[in-house]
Amino acid sequence: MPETQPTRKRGNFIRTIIERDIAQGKNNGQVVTRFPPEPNGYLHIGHAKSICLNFGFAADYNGRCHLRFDDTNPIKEDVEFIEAIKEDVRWLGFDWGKYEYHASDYFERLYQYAEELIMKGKAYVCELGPDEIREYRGTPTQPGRESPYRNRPIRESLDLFRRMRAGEFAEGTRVLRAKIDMASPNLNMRDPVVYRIRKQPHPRTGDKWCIYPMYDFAHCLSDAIEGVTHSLCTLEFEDHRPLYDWFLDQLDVPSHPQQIEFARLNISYTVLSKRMLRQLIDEGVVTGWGDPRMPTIKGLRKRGYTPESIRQFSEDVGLAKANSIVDMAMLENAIRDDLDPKVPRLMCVHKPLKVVIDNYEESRVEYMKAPYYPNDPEKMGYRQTPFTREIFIEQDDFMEDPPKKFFRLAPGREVRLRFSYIIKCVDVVKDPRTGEVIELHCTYDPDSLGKKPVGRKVKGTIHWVSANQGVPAILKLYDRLFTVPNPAGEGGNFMDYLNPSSLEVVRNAVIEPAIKDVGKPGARFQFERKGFYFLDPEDSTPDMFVFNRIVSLKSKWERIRGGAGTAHTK
RNA sequence: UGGGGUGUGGCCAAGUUGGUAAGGCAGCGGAUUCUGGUUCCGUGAACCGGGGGUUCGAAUCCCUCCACCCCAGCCA
Repeated sequence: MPETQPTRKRGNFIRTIIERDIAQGKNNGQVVTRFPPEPNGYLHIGHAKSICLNFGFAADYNGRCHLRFDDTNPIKEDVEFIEAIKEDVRWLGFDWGKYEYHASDYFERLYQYAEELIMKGKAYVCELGPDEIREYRGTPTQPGRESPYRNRPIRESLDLFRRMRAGEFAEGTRVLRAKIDMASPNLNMRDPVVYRIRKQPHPRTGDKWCIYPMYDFAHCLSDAIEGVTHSLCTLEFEDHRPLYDWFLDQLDVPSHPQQIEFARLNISYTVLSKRMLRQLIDEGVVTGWGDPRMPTIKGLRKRGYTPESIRQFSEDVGLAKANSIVDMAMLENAIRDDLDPKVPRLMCVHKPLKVVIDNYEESRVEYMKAPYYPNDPEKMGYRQTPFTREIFIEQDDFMEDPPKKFFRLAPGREVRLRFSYIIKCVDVVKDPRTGEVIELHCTYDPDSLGKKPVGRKVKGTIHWVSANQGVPAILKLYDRLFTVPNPAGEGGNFMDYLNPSSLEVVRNAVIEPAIKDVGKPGARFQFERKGFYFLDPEDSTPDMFVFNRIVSLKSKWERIRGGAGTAHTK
């Protein structure tokens, strides 16, 4: 899958380890990774990074990457998520081929391993209740106490474990525990639970099982069974590595993968924890996992982000073990960078202000030849955009009393109309009651088409759309979800920092008529001087175009006038 | 106060055997531009967490201190 690989690659500690392993002939020089989601929710961009990493390393070193669902806890998981996850991984551009696995496929084998552990005297059935187990576990500074069942005969544990499987006991009355060290400074080693009773049907195995393995047991063994060589996970599992290795050391396993931990991704002005994302949904802040403001893969896709941009972003942010918060600007840069050279331009007036060109004949129409991609006109060809006596310009492009560096339209001033004439504002019509500017009268310079004006310089160029030939559209202007860089670490509730204007719906936008030719559902455009937009294939209807703003263009002007707190300001 | 980690310019992050600090993003200049976009040049005072030490020489080795993150689910 060479086309899915970002162009820029750099060194990182995991790449170093992998290359060293290959050089030393470890694992016969093979590289096998895996992406192991738990099907209990939707994937977000943090998972995307992990996906890119795992599939990326596999591709780089001619190995393979497995997609394995870590479905060991039936009370939290649902098949609904399995399809969604597969769709997201596929959309990102990765193909796991035949290597799709489910931890639940290994249940029988895992069970056998558990019996092996018991028979080796390395595990026992414990009859302490949940509260007692916690109490016996001790604290970080105090060692735990051994369970009274810890030294029961192997035969007894084996018998009990088999009866657990047979369903003879109620939930919470018994668990299988590894016999390690109740005094270990690493709490994970204080006789961790290996199997628990859950009288709950499993999405994939139905009611075949009523005992389910814990993550620590299932994960390392699944990796070993599959021949994974490098098992990448996030930092919080660092403490679990001794346990990961312990299980594999005790049992007769086909391989012993190496667990390597890296810091999870964080991005400013958003949150990336399942719990918080769920809360945003539950409290109605967003419409669901696929809301275009969500940092989920589904949300980014709906917003209009491309898989390429997300892959490049993953590469750009790098890989390390230091906790960090990546600037949202980096994500925005990735999508602009990707879209800029490959998306056609169009003019779209978001908030129309009517302009009457007094000296332009009423019935006259001129078709202005405009390249879809001005940086290289022949690349995407041209469209003809109609110019008429009445046009719309952006309300923001006119100021009655402009500040210093404003070089757009103002009373008595001139501007260039993109791909058209230079006009001069000669009159301002206001609503007598509100004082609001509702119409402008201008004159055009007939000698300014396609040439520089004579005897003066016109600094500004603004976009416009014919008033009677423009096509109506609805624009959804999305912005970051939070107003502070680190809503989750600000102290207090992250919900206190919601951006009240993370979505602005513009209902009377007008686009030049060429949109009828090129406006295929799912297409992306740059609306000149505004930003990149995605023609939403789900929200659009046969008689109404609905666009999502993917990201705005960078704007020096926004900075000059002191940032209005939108996408490009901080 | 136990264990496991991490600290390189505003934000990420290279730096693998010690030789005297890549790159990206953001910012700031300027050039080009019928998008205040793009592109192109240029630019930033980095005590490499602090303090000791070893060495001709340390971000890289040793000691020590500090800060921050993770761990007491029959979650993953």
